[in-house]
Formats: sequence, C-alpha cells, structure tokens
Amino acid sequence: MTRQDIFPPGALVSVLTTQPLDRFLDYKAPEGGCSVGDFVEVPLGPRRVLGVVWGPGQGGYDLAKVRPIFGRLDVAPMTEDMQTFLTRAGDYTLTPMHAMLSLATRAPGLGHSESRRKVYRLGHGEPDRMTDARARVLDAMEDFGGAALTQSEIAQAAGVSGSVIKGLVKQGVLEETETPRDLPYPVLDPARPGKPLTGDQADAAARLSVGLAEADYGTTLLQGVTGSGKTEVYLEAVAACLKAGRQALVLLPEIALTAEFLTRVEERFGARPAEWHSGITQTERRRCWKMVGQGGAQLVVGARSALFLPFRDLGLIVVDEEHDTSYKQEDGAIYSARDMAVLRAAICGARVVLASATPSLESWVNAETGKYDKLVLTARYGAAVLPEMAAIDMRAEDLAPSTWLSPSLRQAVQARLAAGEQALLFLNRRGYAPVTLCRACGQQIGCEHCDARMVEHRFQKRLICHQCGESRPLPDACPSCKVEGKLAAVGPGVERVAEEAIAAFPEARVAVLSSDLYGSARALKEQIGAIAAGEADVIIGTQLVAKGHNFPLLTLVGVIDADLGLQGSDLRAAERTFQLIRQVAGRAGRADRPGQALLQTFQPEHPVIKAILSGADESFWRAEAAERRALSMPPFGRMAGIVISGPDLAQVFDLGNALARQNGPLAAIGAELYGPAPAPIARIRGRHRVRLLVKAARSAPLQAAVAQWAGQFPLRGDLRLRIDIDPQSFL
DNA sequence: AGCACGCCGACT
DNA sequence: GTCGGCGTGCTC
Repeated sequence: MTRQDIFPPGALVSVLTTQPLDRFLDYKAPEGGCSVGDFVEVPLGPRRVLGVVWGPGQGGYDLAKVRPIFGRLDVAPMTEDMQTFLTRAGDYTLTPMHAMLSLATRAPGLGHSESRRKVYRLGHGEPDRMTDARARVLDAMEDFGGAALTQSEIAQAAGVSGSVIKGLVKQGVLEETETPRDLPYPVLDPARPGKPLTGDQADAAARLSVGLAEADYGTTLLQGVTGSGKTEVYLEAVAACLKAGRQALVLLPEIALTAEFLTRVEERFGARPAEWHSGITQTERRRCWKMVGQGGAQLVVGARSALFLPFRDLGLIVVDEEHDTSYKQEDGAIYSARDMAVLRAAICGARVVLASATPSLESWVNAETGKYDKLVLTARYGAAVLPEMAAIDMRAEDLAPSTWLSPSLRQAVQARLAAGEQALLFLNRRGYAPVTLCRACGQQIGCEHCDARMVEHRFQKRLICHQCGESRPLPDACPSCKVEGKLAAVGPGVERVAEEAIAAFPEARVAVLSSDLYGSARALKEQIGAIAAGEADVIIGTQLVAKGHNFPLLTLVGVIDADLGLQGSDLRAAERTFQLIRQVAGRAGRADRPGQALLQTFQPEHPVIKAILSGADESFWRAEAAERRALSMPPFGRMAGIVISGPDLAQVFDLGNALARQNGPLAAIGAELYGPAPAPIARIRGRHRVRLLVKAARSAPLQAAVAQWAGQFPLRGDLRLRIDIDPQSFL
C-alpha cells in the first residue's frame, strides 16, 4: 500500500512529534523526499526527535526558520487508518496528539539503523585437525539442519567456548554471515486441528468467523461462564482471520495470564505468537513493533497498549475478560481499551470479540440494543458443571473476635481436605490488616503523603501505603502518642486469613496468592503453576485468583467478605461485586469434580447477593440497566471526571471553584456539573486532589464542551488537571 | 520534554 | 560586585 502524497525534497510538510507541543510543526522534506506516514527524525531546538509526516505543511510560520527533516527511519510508514485512529482516539479521550503518538511508538531504538548480528552455518572448508570440541560443533550444526545459529547458540548446543567456533570460522568450516536482529515471528498454522468443539461452540465459532475475510466491521459479545470454552471458540475466529491472511490481536487484562495463553496458542497453531506487555525485554519490544508493522507477526497477544501497535491489516481484535477494570487505566492517556478496540476495528474494518462470563453493563446494553451481536455459551466444557452457590449468613454464625472463618465455612473446607481436594478462600484485600490502630490514643497509622491508611504486611514486617507504595518498618511505638506495645491490627487481609487458616487446618498446606508477595511476574506464575499442580490444599487469594487461572483440583471457593464491594455509594459497586464474585466462584469445580461456592455475608437479602446466588444473570443486568437508565447514568448518559491536583489545597480548590462558576460551556450543552469535592482519595503523594463530575445526555457533544470549559484557566504553578471521559467511578 | 532567558538572595 | 534559584517561553 503506497501513500499518494509524495513530497519532493524541500517541500513543506507537517510533522507530528512526540514532544509535548500542542500543534504540528512544519519541516522541509529531506533529500529523496518523503511521504505521508513516514517516520522521521527532525531537529527541534538542539535535539533530534521522533516524528511522523502527517500531511502537507500548514504554512504560517517564517519560512526562513523552517528546518529540513534529518531523514526517514527504516520502519514501515504509519498507515492512513492508524492516523485516523490516533486522531479520533485523541479527540474522544481529549488526549493531545503528541501523547497519542507516544502511545503508538513505545518501542526503543526506532531511530537506529537496523542492527544486525553475526550468525554461522556450515561452510565448505575442512578442519585441519579434528578435535572432540570441533566434532561436537559439527554434530550440533547437523542437528539444526543447516540453520544459521549465533555463536552463543552453537557454544551452548555443542558445549564449547567461543574460541573453538572462531577457529573453525578461520578455516572456512563455518561461514559467518549477518542477519537482521529483528526476525519475523514463526508462521502460525491455522489449518492445524483445534480441540473438538461441541455443537454450540462450533456454531459460535462459525458465527464469529463471518466477515473476517472482508474488511467488514462488527462487534460480538461472547458471553459464557468459566469453562464454557470461550477461548477455544475465539481461537477459531483467530484461525479464520489468519487463514484470510489478516493480522489478529488478543488483549488480556493481566500479564500473568499471557504465559498460559501463549502455550494454548502454540498447541493450536504450532508456534508461539508475538507478545506485547510491560514485562517483555526491550529487544523483544522493538522486534514486535517492527514485525507487526511489516507483517512479520500474524498474531499479537498483549496488554491494552498493544492496541497502538502499527498493524498493517488487522482483521480481528479479541478483548478477553472485557469487563476487567484494568482495561481502563492511565497509560499516558486515559482510555478504555475495550472502547478503543471497537474504534480501531471500525476504522480498519476488523471484527471485535468481547469475551466475558460477566460482561460490563455497557457491553451488555450494547448487545441488548443490537449495536453488538451476542453469542451465549451455556454448557460447561467437558463434564464440569457450574458450582453450587450458597450464602453463609454471618449473623447466625458464632465467631470469636478477630476471626473471619465461620464454623460453616471451616466445616466445608475440612470436608474438601478430607476428600483430597483444594479449597480457595477469597478476600480482596492485600496485606495482614487494613487498619493499624493505637489502643492508647485511638489514632490509626496513616500515610504521610496520602490520605490513606498504612496497611500492615506481616510477611514483609512493614507498613505499606497502597496508594503511593511508601513503606516503613512496623513500629513498636505509636507514631503519634509514642506509647509502646499498644498497636493493634484491625480487620482482615489475606495474610491474616492465612494465619487463621493455618491454625484451623493444621494438617493442610496453606498458600497465599497476592500480587505483592512475589517479586516478579515469573515467580508469581511459578507459584500459580505449583498450586495448580496440587502443591497446596488451601489457597488464600486476592482478586488475582479470579482472573482466569485454572486450578483443576479446586472444588470449594469461600468468599470471606461478600459484602466488601457493596459498601460505598458508587453506582458501579453492584456491577463490580457481581462480576468479581461470579468470576471467583467460577474457579470451583473446573475439572470433573463438582464445585461449591460459599459466600460469607451479613446481608443475604441484598439484591446483588441474591442475584449471584440464584444465577439470574439476565435479570440482574436488566435491573442494573433500568436503574442506570432512570438516573441517565452511563451508558444511558455520558460523563466526564475531572481531577485537579496540586501541592497546595487552597489553590486546588480555588481552581475547582472557578471552574464551577464559569460553567457556561457545560450549560450550553445542557450538562450538569457536580463538585468540586475532595476526590475519593483526597491526597496522594503529597498532592491534594479535588474532583468534579460532568454529566450530559448521551447525544450531547461532551468532549468539545468539556475541553472548552476546562481550558478557560491556564494552569499556574504545579497544578494539574486531568480529564477522564467515561470514568469508571461515578463518585 | 529540554533548554534557554531572566529577574532576585548569599557568597568570593 | 557575581553565582545561581527555578518561573515563563520557545522549539518548525
């Protein structure tokens, strides 16, 4: 695909750089000319910076000051679709274009000429003298069937040092050549047979594969309980996409899930796909970016930022666990990967599959109204059935102070242990205790920089602030009244429940799964693998365990505090709790053993708890949707969240109040403004935070009005203003 | 983002 | 008298 606009040397072109300027800059086309979409290096002040030729020059700048582009980079030019995507995504999220370009160029060394590495294959020479080491090298080269190998690969395979290889090169026995460092990914074979599908699954797979060969946009909500074979089904859509010669992208919410998924892809397609997330090395990152851009990667498995990779011909985007909140996080820009996936697909004519057992209300509504197609997988894969769900009414349980395992739950765990099965105790709270209280003065230990409590982590013997990460050793004396020995842990965290479980089930092996207990993703993955293999009897876990890991021996899930997420007044609380508990309950009984989920609750009559227990998903979503509709809340209305932050509280509030007074642009579109009010966490890292919330009708031009409104006051000093379109929290 | 220019306190 | 604090402004 060649772009039309070719600029001759010296022609004026408009360049977008990653520098935080709010406009495009004009440059002169370099020697040899350039085209729209070319990645270039341009002079900016004393520096060389990365940019993209965006179009013809705008003019209006002193021509004598316009400098020439240094040169084009040796990477595939940005497609027109990508330009459109970045522009529209930036407009939607109110993110400046330089930040959008940063998202799209998150690969190191794009500016460097392509690096090469030396590789060796068998030559025609004969060794002057055969030695053991030399023979091993020749054997190893034979084993690899004439493939070119690096020195270190040969050295490792043959068990020799580099000098043996050098000697053989000198005599022409080995031939040295250079090859690009960034190699294409191995070819995936979509024709390999997949796992056998049930009739339902085969139907769903067939429907998902429609339109993949044509550049035909469409989004499908693939709803299916844990174990219903969602992955197998959408892998068939991936296969259809690859068969059509187009690229595919699978987004996962959690890095820890990618390893398991890569293995499944390898089983299905015979090779591993490209991988993209914060945990990969710089070399892999650059290889992935370049290969995606030149078609050397058919399938990418990655985190949300993979949406901004330079796909040539993207035919399918799968958003797995589409309801997961980690798809909406700050990432240089504030965007929802689920929504941006739909936008990118609409632009480039791709299909989107949103997969989840418990869809977000937004997606559920879009499917109801026909904006998305909907496929529901009901049967659980193989012999497994959905866990039996029951509440434990904590009002009727006899619990000792500072214990959290009810007699009923203990009994149930004992029964599973006796049967040689695993039990999971779920509590979405890291650490030992959420509150550390001084019994002498009544103060709780808080973070110095944040408006948050320090959480005791007993394994690490430290207090940690979950907002800013600040930690300090657990003190003996109260920081405020200096009295020693009066600090008391209040409330449970996973570590404390683990302590109770060890005492309650002395013969059992108890393991804790919490993100903060493992230094690296690799260590965490290994621990998960060990537990799945049966190296623990009782697992205590945070929400980490809810996210798609398979524990075949697990038959009981105990939710320690089912009411936890229902506190607070956020409208999204019900949806979140429903999703999380259904998700974690789905961990029980995956294999051929029936599972059970027990919810400890003080309010078994609560509609959310009842909906979870009864499995009446559809009526739950219908009720949630009705409530949102009545209040004109998303997705029936639109919202924007604004957070103003700064070191000086008065200054922060002054700006908030000024904005509240000057709300003309908002009033003009009939939008309502709430606030300013202290943000839910009123201070983080020493910065005070004030929040405003804009609510508008679904059809209102929200972004334009908000941009105009928020831009009225220049930000002085260290004040910052962030705009979050479609915020997750309605508080 | 860098890196300049530019206007007010404690040093040789 | 200068060195240097970081506040505002510019980069095609």
